[in-house]
Amino acid sequence: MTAQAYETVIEEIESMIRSKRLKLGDRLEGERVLADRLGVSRTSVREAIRVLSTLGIIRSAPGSGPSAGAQVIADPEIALSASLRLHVAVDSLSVGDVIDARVMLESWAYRQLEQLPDDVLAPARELLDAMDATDDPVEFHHIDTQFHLELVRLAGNPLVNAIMSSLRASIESYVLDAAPHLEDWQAIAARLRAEHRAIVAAIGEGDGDRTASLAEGHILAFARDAGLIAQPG
Amino acid sequence: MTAQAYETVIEEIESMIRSKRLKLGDRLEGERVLADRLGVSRTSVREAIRVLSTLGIIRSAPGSGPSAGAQVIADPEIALSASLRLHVAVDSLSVGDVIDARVMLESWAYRQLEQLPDDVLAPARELLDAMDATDDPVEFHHIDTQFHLELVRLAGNPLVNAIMSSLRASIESYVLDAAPHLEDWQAIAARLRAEHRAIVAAIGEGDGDRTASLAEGHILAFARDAGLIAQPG
DNA sequence: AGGTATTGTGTGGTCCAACCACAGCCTAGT
DNA sequence: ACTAGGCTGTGGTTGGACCACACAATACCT
Repeated sequence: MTAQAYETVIEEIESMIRSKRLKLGDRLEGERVLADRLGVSRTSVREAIRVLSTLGIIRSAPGSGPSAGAQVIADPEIALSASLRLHVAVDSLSVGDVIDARVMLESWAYRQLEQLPDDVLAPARELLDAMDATDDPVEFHHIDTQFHLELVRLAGNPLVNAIMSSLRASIESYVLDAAPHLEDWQAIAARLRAEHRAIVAAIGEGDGDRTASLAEGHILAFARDAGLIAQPG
Repeated sequence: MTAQAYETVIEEIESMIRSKRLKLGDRLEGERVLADRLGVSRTSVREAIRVLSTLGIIRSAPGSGPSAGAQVIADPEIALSASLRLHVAVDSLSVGDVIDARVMLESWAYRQLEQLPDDVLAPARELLDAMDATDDPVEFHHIDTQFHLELVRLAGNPLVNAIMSSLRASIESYVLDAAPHLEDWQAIAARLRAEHRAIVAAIGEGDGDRTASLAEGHILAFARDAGLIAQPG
């Protein structure tokens, strides 16, 4: 079984990255040059670049000048989001699995926190105020997402951030579909706002365990309200 | 900004999946037919299929008969593994980040376990015996990987399984590179074997917290020995 | 009639040669 | 000195050709 042509191109590029001949921000050779050098067609080179592009490793743009060409980037979320979204769509992963994983990530993140400088919570508090200021469920949800991402970011693990972001993105459409069917949005929004403030307060007190516990209840309760997971019992 | 041709193909296929016109195991139309139907070139269709293939959604094979053609599959690991591996290579993610995430996953998985039927630990115990039977660090590591995956699998969350598997795969080359440089492999292997058995025993007792704690120490200690993360203090 | 080569057919895999759209650069003309 | 136009090289797209493959149907020989 000979490797497929586009695979040899990927291997070459990956090899250049591992050996540091290619670093973040560098530009690749042109597609035609690379094809010629590796003895494959431009089509195969393009397939390889397309793959690396969906993996968040390369970004390519037409035109000329500094912004053009294929460039090495580093966006781990691209592949994670796309993959999770599609696998939820084919029912290979369930929304419940994703929510459980999200609870795991957030609980972990909050337990990592300790003695933070006070001002690091300022962005989160601004998002709290923004959530107070809106009555639109969709806008509320978007700010809610930013809020949770902001808190997880405090743990400082970029991989966890990327996974967290991808998890939310993969089930966003399900959450938004469920929103209009909620019984009493005003009441639910009020509860979510209160829970958010309690979580921020717990972080401010440096109580990681309590924060994690609050977050778990907060996430699971809304998921039940939205019909995304079964009622307990 | 019009969507690129291959993106419209992906959207069409994703739409077919969401509307259940395409389910797991189904075969796609031929590339030529799909290209004609969507009014794009076969090249663009192929790029789309290649992307979905790296996302673990589609598998395609040449030839004829039941095994040929493009088929909807569900392998979440493909994209996760490839993406993580490359992002570690470009230093957009560090080995330490990956190890921390792995500790998070395993700790969570073990805390989920409760009152298991006794025989579910049989496969894990067999892997323990297999690890006893080898002196080769590389083979040991492979069985070690299977062992940890087997334990995490008991938690029953396929998404967590996929992430766990991908995390290990993404740093495997670093672990294997470090193996020959270990001071005293025999002593380390003996300690790993003992720790493994302690973990299995703790699971058998239904003590999730203790299992998680043992696993965390086990993982971090070896990572330090292998020079993958800094010494404490 | 049974088994065995052979051909046929449709699949994905690869390649080529052209052309398009784009964006910066450079030059000619004012 | 400035502006408008063309130049050049980038990725994006297309059509058509051919290959390797794997199965299915057929023809063939025994």
